[in-house]
Amino acid sequence: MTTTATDGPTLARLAALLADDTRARICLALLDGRAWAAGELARLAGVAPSTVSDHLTRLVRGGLLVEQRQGRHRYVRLAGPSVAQLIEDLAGHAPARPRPVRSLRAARADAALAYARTCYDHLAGRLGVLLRDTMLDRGLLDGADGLALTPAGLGWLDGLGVPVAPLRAGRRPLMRDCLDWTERRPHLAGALGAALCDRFFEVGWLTRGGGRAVRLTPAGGPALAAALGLAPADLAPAAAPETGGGRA
Amino acid sequence: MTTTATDGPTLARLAALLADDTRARICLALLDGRAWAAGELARLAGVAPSTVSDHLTRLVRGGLLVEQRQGRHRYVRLAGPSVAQLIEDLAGHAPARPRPVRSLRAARADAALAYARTCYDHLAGRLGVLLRDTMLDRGLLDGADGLALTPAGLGWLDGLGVPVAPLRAGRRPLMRDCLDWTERRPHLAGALGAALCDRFFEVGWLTRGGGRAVRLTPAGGPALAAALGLAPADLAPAAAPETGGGRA
DNA sequence: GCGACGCTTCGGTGGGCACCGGAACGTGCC
DNA sequence: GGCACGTTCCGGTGCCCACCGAAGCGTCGC
Repeated sequence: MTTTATDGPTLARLAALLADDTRARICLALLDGRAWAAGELARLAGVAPSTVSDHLTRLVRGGLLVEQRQGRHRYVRLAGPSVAQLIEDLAGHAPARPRPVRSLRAARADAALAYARTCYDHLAGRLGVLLRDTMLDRGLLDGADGLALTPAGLGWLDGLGVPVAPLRAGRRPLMRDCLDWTERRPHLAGALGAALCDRFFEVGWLTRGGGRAVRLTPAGGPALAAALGLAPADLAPAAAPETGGGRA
Repeated sequence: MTTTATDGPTLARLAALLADDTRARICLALLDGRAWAAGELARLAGVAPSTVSDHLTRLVRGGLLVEQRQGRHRYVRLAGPSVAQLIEDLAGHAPARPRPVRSLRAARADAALAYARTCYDHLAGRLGVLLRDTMLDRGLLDGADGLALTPAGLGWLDGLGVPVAPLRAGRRPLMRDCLDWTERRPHLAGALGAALCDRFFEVGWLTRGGGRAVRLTPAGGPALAAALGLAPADLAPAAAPETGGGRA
């Protein structure tokens, strides 16, 4: 007979994978859900390629990452949504530190990230929280006893071109609250959260900024506002100075 | 490019708290939701009291534990349900490696733990998973779109002496799926999960075994089975796996 | 083919930290 | 008051591991 009770050393070994500055930086970068090459991660983390190579091997062996060799590149990504959730949960428990502003450029990047970003495969940041809140307000979701989809919500999703039936098929929960580590309030995760985010990109309402940051497109802002029954101004990035040309 | 809001070092420092064998053992022990004295934890972990004292200071300062001084004792417990959830989630991601059976005594303890235990403040193990499954089967819960309480469920809880209204008041979610690390399937957590567990102890259906383990009392077995509309045998601890379990 | 590039392997080095024992401090008990 | 006990502070020791540079290997581009 065998048992699977998790003992101290086992737990410690797993936690140790995230207990290093460089590995933590790598995992946070991978939260965008995309595959990164080893060299990119080395540059991002500011360490030698050989160091990153070692880290990636450990993270893959530990089950947090999966790799995909392609020619002379080694691409890695998070092993799945549950790993992303785990890292987000950890980040949510980290002490909320006062933010030292290092530069205007850094402040802009932080503001963009706080406004909207992907959290592995769904939408996070102020926009992500607003989406969940509004869906609750409009009666598309019912939050009285856990998250439940209302008939109105079903129709709303259908109108957006997001069929729900296939989402129920998989093992993944349809909806899940994911604690947003900038807002400290939940946004919508799970299969539906991912599908909605996908769809917004597909119809061109959202576009990727640098890294995990996400922006509403000129057409997407009013369209999303209309879909949610909000004024376009309600979706405005709060105090974000939108400089003219910056469409890089 | 700049680092994100929760940066690498911050995440790493938090993870490092759990990345030590002794601290991990301590946290797993505290998953029973009770307060432990420093000396007890030292004996449990097999290290000197001075070592544990150091660890506790770090865990408390890191926000994972809270302490309560009482005379010459220093009691610590997990800082809250979210910390318990975090540790359980981590344990759920640990590689499921079969552990060799060390002794008959250890095997018995493992079996008891796998059958029923507390997961911080709610019920876990085979019994916890069975409880959630049966509540779904009997239509007490609706799991189609997230976990939702049905009218039938409301009445059932009322009959058990578990009033739901007060549970809705708090900030804590009423229901939440918590991945069981022995069953690898969800059991019922959240305010309701805790209240049910409390009630089962209160009416004497459950009693604490050693540590986190929990046992059905002679009266509790039939009573719980009846409440769930099951045969008493369905709750038997040594449920023989029908197929597929059989890797010796 | 050749060179550039991305990645890996391998010693070596340095820093961080888990651990201990012993002394000191406070508390509870007699 | 005196003693036992639980805990804490402190210095010291040893281990683990993140990091690097250099060399080696496979891949891509010309």
